[in-house]
Amino acid sequence: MATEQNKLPAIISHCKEYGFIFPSSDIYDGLSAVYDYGQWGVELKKNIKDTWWKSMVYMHENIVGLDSAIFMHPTIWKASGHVDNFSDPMIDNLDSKKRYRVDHLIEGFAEQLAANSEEASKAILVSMDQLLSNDDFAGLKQLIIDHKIKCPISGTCNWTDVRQFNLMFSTQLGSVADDSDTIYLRPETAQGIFVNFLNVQKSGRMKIPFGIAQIGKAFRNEIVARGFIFRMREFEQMEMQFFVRPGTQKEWYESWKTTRMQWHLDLGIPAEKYRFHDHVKLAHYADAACDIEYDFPMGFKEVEGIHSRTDFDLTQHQLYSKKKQVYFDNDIDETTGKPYGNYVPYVIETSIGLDRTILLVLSEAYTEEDLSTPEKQDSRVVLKFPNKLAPIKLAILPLMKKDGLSEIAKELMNECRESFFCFYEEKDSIGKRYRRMDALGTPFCVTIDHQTKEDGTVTIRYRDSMEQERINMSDVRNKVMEALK
RNA sequence: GCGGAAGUCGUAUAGUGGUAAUACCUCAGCCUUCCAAGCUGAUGCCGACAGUUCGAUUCUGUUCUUCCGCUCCA
Repeated sequence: MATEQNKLPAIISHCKEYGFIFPSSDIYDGLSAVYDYGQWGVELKKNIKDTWWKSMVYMHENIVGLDSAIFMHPTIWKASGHVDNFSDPMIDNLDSKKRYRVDHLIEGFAEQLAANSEEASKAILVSMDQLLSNDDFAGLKQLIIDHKIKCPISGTCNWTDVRQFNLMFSTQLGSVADDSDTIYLRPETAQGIFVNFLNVQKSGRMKIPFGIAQIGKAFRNEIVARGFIFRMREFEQMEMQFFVRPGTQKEWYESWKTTRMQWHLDLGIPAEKYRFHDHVKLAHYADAACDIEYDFPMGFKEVEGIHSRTDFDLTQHQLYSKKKQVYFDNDIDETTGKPYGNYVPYVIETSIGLDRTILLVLSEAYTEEDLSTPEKQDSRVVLKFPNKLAPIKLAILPLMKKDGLSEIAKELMNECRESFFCFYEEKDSIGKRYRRMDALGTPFCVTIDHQTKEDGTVTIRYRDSMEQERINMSDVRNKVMEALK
């Protein structure tokens, strides 16, 4: 039996054995923190995407979709701050083995110093900023040594050299390798939305407030990528950027917090498995930010971020592209009696990690049940997915592979396969086939037996309760369809 | 990246200086038929590369990968 401690390894094994998730490049010993989705994993992933897309795009008249390219103009990442802010110089203390961001370390020291001397404190920060903007790593180390800045843990000044870790993957566009051809694989999908803001707004005749939703891959060269599919170097995001009138961002931020949490709860996951975590230290672009955290097998971790990004991104792109990123608001401002006029919209971002959501759903669904009776030991592993997320919706099982039962089963198969994903199986005992479907999380199994030939009824068996009932074969399709709503 | 632990069929585990075992899974067949573990048979593993050795899966080194911590994030 898997305990909370070894639940994650149990899930990882189960995912591999039953075709959900394989390590990437498995026959070559894998590739660190990269995974492939197998035949059932890809269905699960698709179903989660569909659920999100439907809730965002289909259910909101003022939200539309987008699929922007992974390659983008390199200046976009200068404008967004990724070139400067996501390439932080780091330093390690050799005694405590702790790693620090150089700016955090020096800022912390300056803060302490400020208690005695405001001036000395400011002086350090000024020289730090200068060194940082010149990428002078040797100078930064010298600054740390000159001021005898110690590691808070070990209390020593035994430092490594300052090194840089760039979170963005770079590659070359075009056949001639040249600095000017260096482009990045996007570290977030958001910028693709921002640079298409006016395209979508104008061509879609969108009126503020409105949103643009996008699902796509993003890439981050994490220093430490760990935790199965929780933190991968290549991952998929489901993002929605919601453009609002300046001054209304607070209420929209709150509103999207509620809406997004409700989406999670609508998956049937209990509220106590979730919590909000408000950011105290805000990113350079935000005026409010929080995470939705889920209680993973390894503890509460972030699944989704909701950020009030202000007008930072559009203003930056306006600056770097020299193209106005403004919206003309015809609505009447009651205080002036005139239209609101031109402004750069504020943005509320909801950004959920698709792979993390998959791990969330798997963690919630994975169940080991002890079915032992005094006569017999018995257990099963069952994935209790919400019906709409299950890779296979219906298994169609002839009780025996003779007496024409297979033919009837295939008729039913053909009737249902257009409406939802079905799985046909005639091998092994019926009990074994039920259990195999439990392991894949199939919510419904239908068995065709001799009685079917007489009165057209079949047995439908429910995954979670293991209960069975007799229904008309002609009702099967509708019954499953009903359960998928 | 640093520290600690570990890599044996698809999964989970044995074991040995003379190239390997068990269970489940999978496959072929038999039997049975509404909840896995009945019978017969089959496929499939010592992460990789070096070194020591007559001989290495076992000892040593390197490397790769994974797990547990530290930092960043979706």
